Amino acid sequence: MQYMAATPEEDRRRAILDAAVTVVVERGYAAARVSDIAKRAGTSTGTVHYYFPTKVDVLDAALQHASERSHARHRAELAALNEPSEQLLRLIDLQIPDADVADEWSIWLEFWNEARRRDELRDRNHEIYTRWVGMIETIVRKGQRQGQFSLDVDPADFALRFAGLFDGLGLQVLLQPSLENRWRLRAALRGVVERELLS
Amino acid sequence: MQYMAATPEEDRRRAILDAAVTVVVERGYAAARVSDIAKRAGTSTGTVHYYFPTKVDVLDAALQHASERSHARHRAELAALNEPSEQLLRLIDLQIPDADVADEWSIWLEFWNEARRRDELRDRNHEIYTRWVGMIETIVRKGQRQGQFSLDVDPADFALRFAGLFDGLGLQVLLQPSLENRWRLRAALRGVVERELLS
DNA sequence: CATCTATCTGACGCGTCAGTCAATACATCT
DNA sequence: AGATGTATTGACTGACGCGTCAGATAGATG
Repeated sequence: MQYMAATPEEDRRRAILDAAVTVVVERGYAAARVSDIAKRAGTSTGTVHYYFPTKVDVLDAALQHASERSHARHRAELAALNEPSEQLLRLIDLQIPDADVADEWSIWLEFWNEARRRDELRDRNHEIYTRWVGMIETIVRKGQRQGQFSLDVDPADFALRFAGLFDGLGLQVLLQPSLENRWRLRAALRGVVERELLS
Repeated sequence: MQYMAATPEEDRRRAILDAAVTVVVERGYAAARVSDIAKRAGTSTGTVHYYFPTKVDVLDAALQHASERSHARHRAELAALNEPSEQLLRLIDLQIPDADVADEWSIWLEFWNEARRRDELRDRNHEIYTRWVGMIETIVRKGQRQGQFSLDVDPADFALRFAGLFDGLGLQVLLQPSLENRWRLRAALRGVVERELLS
């Protein structure tokens, strides 16, 4: 079923990238094998190399693929809400590591780890992070214009701290995904919103 | 020079672990080679295997080694200060990713990434994180007892958020270690302390 | 039908690396 | 001196995995 086949070529590409994402989540970026990816995509190693010259090309494209998917999801979800405060609170629930979202966090972690040693990935990470922080900042600005949020906070500063807190605590939730930890993450983020924006 | 040799055996062990930490920082946990470690330690692969049965044993011991070193440094630095507020502010400057400390952050990142797939490391991480958060919590408690910190905040809650914010922003500073980013990290952490504790 | 092109396959070559082991050196005890 | 135990070495082996390539399949074109 899945997608209704754009071109067969595009489909194969996407299937390989989806498979690569899964493999990275399961085995990790460094331990991912081309044969694992091929098997998951229901094809052969030769085909993987037909679409991507080297393993690094597949994996980097997969990271990119995952980050686009994640961002698209955020945009779609936020577009369905009007109130900035609702958007911010929704963003929290949308990104708490749990089931599918935990896989996404795993990808981020692999990404960061790999980026530490590779300039291009560091640049990619910077773009993605800036976009993520910018999304939060935009919501805060809108809330302030609408008089819903306090004018005492600097939107850029708040967004940075909000994102940082999310990453730091989210990381620990990823590693210890207990109900209590997820609840604490949620409470901490909602607390910041209430204390600083909904004064 | 370095250490004045406890036993020669202990020295070799330590040399191998120090070398392993360096290699993990440079090449990453997954790409670390036994021969790299041996070369860095000025010995042979045979000797590395003489002290540690497998590569995983060396690497795990190295992570442990690095975390103990880090904790010891924190304790030593804090013991030299009396005021809880000074201790907290010192902790910030002590742990901003920069030079040696950036290496330490790299180790954490590798640790987290590896821990995602291995129970024992996840448990180790939990212990280390709990100890780190506990250290902050203790400082806050002391500050409250001495009437220096506000009584409005829950120490455990504050400590968790402080640590989370530190990790999340620190991670981005590790990847983009500009002066400005370091300054923002510092400002964000000091801001939280001032706003919530030194009301 | 013959030819051309795009897609796909899996066996193989070649490099890499963890862990083994026989040989060696050195110290300590008898 | 000989014997015993500890530390060290680096060549070697066996496994593994990326990327290549010769060949298969099938659809399109003339």
